[in-house]
Amino acid sequence: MAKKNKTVRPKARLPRGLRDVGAHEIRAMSDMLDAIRNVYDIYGFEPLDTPAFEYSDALGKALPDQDRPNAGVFSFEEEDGQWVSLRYDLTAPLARYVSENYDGLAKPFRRYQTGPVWRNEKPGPGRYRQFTQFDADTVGTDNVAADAEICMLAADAIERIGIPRGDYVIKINNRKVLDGVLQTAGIDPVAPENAEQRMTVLRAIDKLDRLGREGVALLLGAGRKDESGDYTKGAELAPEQIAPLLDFVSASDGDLDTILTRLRSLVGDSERGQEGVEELRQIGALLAAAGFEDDRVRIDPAVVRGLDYYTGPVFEAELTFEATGDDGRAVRFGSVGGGGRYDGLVARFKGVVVPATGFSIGVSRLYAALEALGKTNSATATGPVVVLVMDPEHTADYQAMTRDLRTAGIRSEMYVGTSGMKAQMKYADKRHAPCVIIQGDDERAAGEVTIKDLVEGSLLSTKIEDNKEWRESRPAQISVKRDELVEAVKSVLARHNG
RNA sequence: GCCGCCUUAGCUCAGUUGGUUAGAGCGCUAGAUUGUGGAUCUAGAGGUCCUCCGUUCAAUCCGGAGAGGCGGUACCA
Repeated sequence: MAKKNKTVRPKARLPRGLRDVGAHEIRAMSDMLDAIRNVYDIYGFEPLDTPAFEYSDALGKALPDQDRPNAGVFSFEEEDGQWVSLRYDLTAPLARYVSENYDGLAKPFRRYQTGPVWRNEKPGPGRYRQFTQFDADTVGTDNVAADAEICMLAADAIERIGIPRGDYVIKINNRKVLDGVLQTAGIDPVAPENAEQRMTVLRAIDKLDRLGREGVALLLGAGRKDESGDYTKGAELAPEQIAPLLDFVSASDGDLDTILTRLRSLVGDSERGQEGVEELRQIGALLAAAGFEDDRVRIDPAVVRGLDYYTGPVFEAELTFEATGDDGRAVRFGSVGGGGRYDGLVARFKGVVVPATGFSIGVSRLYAALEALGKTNSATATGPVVVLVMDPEHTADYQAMTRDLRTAGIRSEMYVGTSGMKAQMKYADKRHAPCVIIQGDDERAAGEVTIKDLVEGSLLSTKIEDNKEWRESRPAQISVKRDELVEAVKSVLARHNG
């Protein structure tokens, strides 16, 4: 059988890991971003925006994997042979900006920034290749007061968008403390030859909440095989080295002083470790003095963050409530943001150490959480008032009605299609129009317009089964003089917006 | 990257032991109803059965490769 000669049409589809965003989400997201922006503004941070892509080397040096510069990042070559990359976070562009404008900036420089970032990775549940972050950073001071403030800011921002206190927690740890524990275990954390092992240890600890103590122990030792048969190489630590690390990550019980005392003994005489504990103590004291107790911020040694550029305190914002997903299963949202101190990031441009600390909110995931909580506003889902075109000859009249409504600040539109009245009614219904405006020959002759309340009409329809009755009763309609249109529509709208 | 499952209409899915015309429900368009969104009845439109290669007289179905989706795992700046 000869195949029919069909025209090859392009398939309407989006590349994987990308998605379109509809009206409802745009409105809700916009409200959310406004709320966060408001908090950051109140804290004295200044807005900044940078382009979507930068020269690859300006972003790329932060890449842990130098062998494959294209892995994880979207890059393309310009005509002059230089490579540019889409930004994968907002921190690397900030480092570039600060370095480029260093002399003109008031230091410490505090800025906030939001926008999409792109990652060329395999998408997963709730993970996309384009998503939005909202960052706040303080650049140019090593004062732990800056770190403490970042934590307050993160907590306030999350509460402002509608996550109640108790449903989230900002967890704080310090890389230096972990390094101290490593040091007492006989591993020099700053020696370059141990860098890989140190990161493996960090990643293992990062998985504590998912794999438990046993799983982490395996990853710290020889390695671990998961259910799907995939094998993860471990950090090859000896059992006597693993034990103190497990004690360390499990040291989150008790109040601040208890935890600090425990950490102090775990880091032993490691100078770096003691320094880290002292930083945590100061941050904890500042937070407590500002009224941020452990219902909002807490020290948790299991928080490490995957990044290797963090040099001191690290933070993670976690949602602690469970929601029920579409499939009825409980969904934990987990981490919705994170950050920490990165004293080395600007140095790679400037050659001088410019200490910095910051926090990044993953607004896309936060939005999903809000949606699950039912906290996104759906009130704005009401559509416009629709002016029906009963007779195309009088389009100008309908346009005039629409203009009058718009002038009065009422969201409205004249039907701009070419279908008949029934289709226009269906259209208005689908748009969730609160009411439609009808002016046919009868109304025009009387100098009137008919206003049909669709919300009320829909309620009445459930009581009517006979179609003839439904059509003839013309429920929820009123007729008013043409010049009373705006006032009458206002009163209809007022009924439903109560 | 690795492992598993999946891909048939806009959506959810049947089905063909390989054979001429691939179905249902919902949705969509329209008519019954000269000007009324719901309900009811009727009709209509809509398909490269994911793609390519192979086996075959013949492939949506069998074999191989690839793409895409879902889930896990790894990575996550």
